Amino acid sequence: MPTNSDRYARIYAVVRQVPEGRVATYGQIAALAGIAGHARQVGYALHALPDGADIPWQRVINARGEVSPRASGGWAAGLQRHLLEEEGVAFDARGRVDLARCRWEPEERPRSPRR
DNA sequence: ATGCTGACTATGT
DNA sequence: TACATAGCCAGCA
Repeated sequence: MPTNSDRYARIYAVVRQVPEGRVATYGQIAALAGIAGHARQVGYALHALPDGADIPWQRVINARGEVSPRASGGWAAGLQRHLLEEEGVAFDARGRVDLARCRWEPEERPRSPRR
């Protein structure tokens, strides 16, 4: 049984798999981490991330395809968008990403022979 | 222990 | 498309 600490580890492990130039939603990360339906905990886990963590946290956005506004201090949101743009993720005039195009599509094949 | 908060999502209007 | 509600659950006072 996964403990609460393991959940964070799982979340981070999944986020680490998101390739450059791609984004994933909180719900997506949650599902892949084995805690489907607990998207909020994903956001919480990322919030607790220390500076310099080897995690591409900027690639995790909400289901609307937009960078989630922080409750306190918005500097991180601006940085997130900046980092994504440098990776090649395009934002439209409303500051949203085209999920249909930039969404990361993980290949779930835990043991299936590659192709 | 209880209650509130929050980097969310799905559904209804 | 945008706003309002409800459901969700870990962390913290």
